[in-house]
Amino acid sequence: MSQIPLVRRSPVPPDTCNLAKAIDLIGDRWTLLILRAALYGVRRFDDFQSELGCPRTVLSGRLKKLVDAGLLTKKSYKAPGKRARPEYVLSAIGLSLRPILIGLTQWGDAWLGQGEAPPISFTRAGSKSAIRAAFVDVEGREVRPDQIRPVLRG
Amino acid sequence: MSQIPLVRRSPVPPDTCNLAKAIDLIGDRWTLLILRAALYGVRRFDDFQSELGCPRTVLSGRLKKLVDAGLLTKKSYKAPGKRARPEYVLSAIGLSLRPILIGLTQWGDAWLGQGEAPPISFTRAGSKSAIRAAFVDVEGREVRPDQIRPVLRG
DNA sequence: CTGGATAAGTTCGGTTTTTAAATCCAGCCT
DNA sequence: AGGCTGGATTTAAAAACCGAACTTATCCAG
Repeated sequence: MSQIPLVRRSPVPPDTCNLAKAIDLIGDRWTLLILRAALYGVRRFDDFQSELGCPRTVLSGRLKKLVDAGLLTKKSYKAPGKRARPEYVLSAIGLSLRPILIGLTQWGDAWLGQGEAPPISFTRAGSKSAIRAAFVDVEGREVRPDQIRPVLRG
Repeated sequence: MSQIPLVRRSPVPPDTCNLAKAIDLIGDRWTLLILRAALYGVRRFDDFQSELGCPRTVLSGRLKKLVDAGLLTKKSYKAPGKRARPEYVLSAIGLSLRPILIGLTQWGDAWLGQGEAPPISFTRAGSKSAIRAAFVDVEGREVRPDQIRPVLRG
């Protein structure tokens, strides 16, 4: 139960913090659900739409925003006998959100799952035991939460 | 450039997925910023308000939601010579979001920081080298992103 | 060549949320 | 008592959201 000491203000004001920028960009319901679907392999407008059940107008705007920000790349696919259509593929930037969304999935499994077995879990390739989100040092060794220290200014 | 294979639907529909539940709960701009501040040690209504600059009515509603969900605990503090007031302290559930928010901070540093040095970073206590969010197996050893495999049904 | 099917968006109203500002409220202080 | 202060609620305007219908462009069948 390591308490965080009381402060009146966070050490980094929200407008210079990159977390705040990230929240601005992807911190809304639909955008996160779009990224979730994209990480599972969804790429097409109508597939996103029927997966999310959101208004097409909202989807259209969000996809545009994600493409502008470079998380998604708009390419073109052509099913044989069909006309070419755009598809939205994750870029390296978007792909690098995967650990975060998996971490959030596991957080949800742990606290929001009402005791049910999680519908999806994650393992290392070729292994059966589950992996989890955590911190590691430069050598890839785990750092426990109470060992973490923030350092200001670079 | 490991491509994710195309699918028309994600393997776990959003309404049974705990990620979707998590997004429902904390996936909006203000809630995430509240949690950010709370993780830095902010606890009081007016401190949250002046930190975020959000409408008090929204803050009030969001705090209530987070308390109901068990991420925050409403306690009471009393400065000497002042009346008792509530403070909003992170519970174990809320605290366990820390890796995710730090991960998102670092994602923002990497992609949204425009080449500037990050204003805040994190180290292991007593060390100077940075830590980062990652995945570990049961033994606490890092699992690289391309080694991660989803497994359905528990 | 014409008509139908299909996927990707856009347009258009009406409804719900946000926002910002003013107001209320309770308790400790002098 | 009366002011002060930290929270919370009310209100009206602005913004975002929603669903359904509509547009556009291409391919295919007849």
